[in-house]
Amino acid sequence: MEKKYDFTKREKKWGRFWEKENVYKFSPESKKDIYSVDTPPPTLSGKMHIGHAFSYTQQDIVVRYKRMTGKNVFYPFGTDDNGLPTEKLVEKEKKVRIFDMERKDFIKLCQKTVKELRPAFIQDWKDVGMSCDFELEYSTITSEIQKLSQKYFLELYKKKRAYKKEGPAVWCPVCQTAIAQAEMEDKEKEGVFYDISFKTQKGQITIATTRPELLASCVAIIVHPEDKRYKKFVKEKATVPLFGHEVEIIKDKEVDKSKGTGAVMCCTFGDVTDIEWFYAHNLPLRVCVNKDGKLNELAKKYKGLSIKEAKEKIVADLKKESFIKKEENITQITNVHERCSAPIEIIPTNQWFIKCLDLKKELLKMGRQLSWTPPHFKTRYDNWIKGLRWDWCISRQRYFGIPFPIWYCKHCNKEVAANIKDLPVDPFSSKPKKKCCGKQDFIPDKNVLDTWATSCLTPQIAQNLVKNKKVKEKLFPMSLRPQSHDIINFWLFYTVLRSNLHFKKLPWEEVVISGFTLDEKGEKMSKSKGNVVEPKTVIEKYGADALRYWTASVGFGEDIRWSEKELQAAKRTLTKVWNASKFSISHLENYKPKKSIDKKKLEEEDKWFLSKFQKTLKEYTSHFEKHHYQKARRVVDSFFWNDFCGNYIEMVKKRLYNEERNPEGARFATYHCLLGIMKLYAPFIPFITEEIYQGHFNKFEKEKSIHLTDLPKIEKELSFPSSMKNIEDIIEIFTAVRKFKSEKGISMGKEIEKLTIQTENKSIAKNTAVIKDTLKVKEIAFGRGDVRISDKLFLKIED
RNA sequence: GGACGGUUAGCUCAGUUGGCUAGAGCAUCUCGUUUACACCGAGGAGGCCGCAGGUUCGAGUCCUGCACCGUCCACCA
Repeated sequence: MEKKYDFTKREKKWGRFWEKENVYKFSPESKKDIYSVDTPPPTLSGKMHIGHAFSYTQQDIVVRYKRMTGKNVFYPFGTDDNGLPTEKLVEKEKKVRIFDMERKDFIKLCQKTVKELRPAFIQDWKDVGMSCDFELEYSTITSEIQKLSQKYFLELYKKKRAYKKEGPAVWCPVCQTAIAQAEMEDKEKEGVFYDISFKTQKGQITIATTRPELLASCVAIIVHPEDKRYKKFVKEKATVPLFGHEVEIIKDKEVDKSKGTGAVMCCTFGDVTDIEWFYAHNLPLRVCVNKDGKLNELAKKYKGLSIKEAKEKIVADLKKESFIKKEENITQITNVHERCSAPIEIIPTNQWFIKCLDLKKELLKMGRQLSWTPPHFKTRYDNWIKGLRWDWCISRQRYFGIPFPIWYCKHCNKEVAANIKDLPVDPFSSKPKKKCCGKQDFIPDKNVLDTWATSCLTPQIAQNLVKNKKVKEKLFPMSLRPQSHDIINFWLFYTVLRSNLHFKKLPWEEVVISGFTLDEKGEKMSKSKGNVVEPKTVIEKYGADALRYWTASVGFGEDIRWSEKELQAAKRTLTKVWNASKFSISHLENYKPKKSIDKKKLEEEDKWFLSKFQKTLKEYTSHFEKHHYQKARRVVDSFFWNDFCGNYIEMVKKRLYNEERNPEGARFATYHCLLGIMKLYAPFIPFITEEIYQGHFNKFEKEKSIHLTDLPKIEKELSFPSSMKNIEDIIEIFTAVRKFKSEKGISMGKEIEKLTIQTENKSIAKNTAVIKDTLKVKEIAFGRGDVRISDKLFLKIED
């Protein structure tokens, strides 16, 4: 074994080895229990983010553990590369703008870009040591998946679960598409709160608004029913300044009397409450904002202006005519689109929805049946469902996505759906087989499906990667869904919803939720803040194993803080693993491992060490079974560093060098436990453990990779409780003597003339050899000690 | 406004069903190098366990209230 471990070279080597040897390949013919993982398909972007490295490593650790407990692991890998996020990526990468291009050209460019970027992007996942079967691979824009997604859409369409409706929808004027409730985000903005007076028969009424540009859309003024100031105005008509149309003054208890002037104008549509009032009071529709965010003819002379320009002009004109009574600068919170940060508008459009509000009870029940790690994230799921107000809007007015397999008859406007056997279908380039109104004149549905409407089908997509029917059936429901908490409201919720609608089943047995990566200051890492650390840089500097080791220091659901120091510590552990293995193996070269050993050949320290390993194994397993991998890692750390390196090696060194006192027993315990430690570490640091396994152990073990071996089994015959106690008492003596040396400034290597031990534990007298070896003591005696170590132990040390 | 999580050594965090004289790693200080490892070893110093009450023989751990930090949801006229 080389003196220094060159992680860059070795990690590349083993990465290639795993791929070439198909180490992580799913075997449909295997008789083992299947453990199936609904791997999150990352949204295709230039490169992997550190948050990805963090959360994917955590799930990979769990999966690797499962593999080593004898499960037949089904762990596919896909990328999500259609829809808005991909369009945004292409616009940025290729420096184009979607609305400047023809639909088909833009789609072509998207396809080309995806093809270019995808391999390098996936490589990042391989480099971090993911143990997916990369041959079980999918991309959410392929025709196969289009077919699958369209098929499930049609299923809902036929059940009338998917429906098209004209109505106010949340709209992003920059992306020019409808978006779903979950895609909105809060953002603080500076704004101005204007008091604007309206004329009525009974005098002036003053409303407060931050959006004077929507005056043209004003359809009512609303006051609180118990507001004395405005009682006399109720049911009166008010004239809208600048635009002159009349609106009614009505009452509604949703109005906050203390806000602004206590009177509010209702526009179609300024915000979400306007929608409620619009329906509740049966108000007329007056839409003055177009889909591109510009005002229309209803805005009269302001037509064609953007919202921002219109606001300036309208405010100026209102001031000129003294309609503005007061203005106040405020910081307000506005809803913006999470993908582009543009303030959203509410515009009535024709959109496709999936009806889900009637399923709240069932969905809550499914949440209860699912096993959550950590458990408290279930509450977030519950809260989201309880707070749902709209059906899921699944249509987007974009180009690069999965089209709706729907046409409309040019003559009667009737919807015509594609046949399932003809899928996938692009309604732009094909036509329905049947006729309508005696002709085949159709126009395509121009919408594409929301990306989530496809990505929430990952269990079905994954299942479809396997051809064997029997095996396929075993893959659903899946065992595990790993994901981060920020998309509980999207991906997790939608997957449960679809699974309910199509199969009436939970999609998985359990879900594990990972947290975020924070920078040194504890702030969330994000591209916009510019505080991101790139996994590639970390891997180059410290190696993937170190990165993984670090990510395993916190558990599921917990955020992790970036710290260079922690990475250095991780690397130190890896060096220690390397050095300890190298040393141990150098003494095992001529040793042929045995399954069992004659107990007479075991010294007390061997028995202690083997017992301690049994204990470690037990704790490790129990932590992992609860998905507490971070605790499992700590258990191994402690066993490896303290018991193995700190004590055991020191105790048996002399035996190994000089072939005395049952060297056979020391070799047995060393081989057994070192291989054991490597296995226990393997899920965390797969590269270096593989290197060490291949450097020695594979000569005797039958599996071609450590990752295909089973974890050691608990063996009662290797547990010796009395030896545990005896060596622990002896270690107490070690500590005391080391302290004595340290205080006197004596080097640890210097010999001690005589050590007198006063103890109640009579077994220690039988094990003086190990004390002599470890502490370099010439003579050991039993009698009165003059230094009190504890109630039961006194020592006399003569140097 | 509602919900969830957090608050323990200078920093990052462990602390199972109440038994703690509160631990680990990093940082710091002292001492020690040549048959694994200075990317090392040994040892020391360092804590009103967020605050205030309560239950108990006994509270870091259980209960109540509060404060601060983080996250999600709602409000956002």
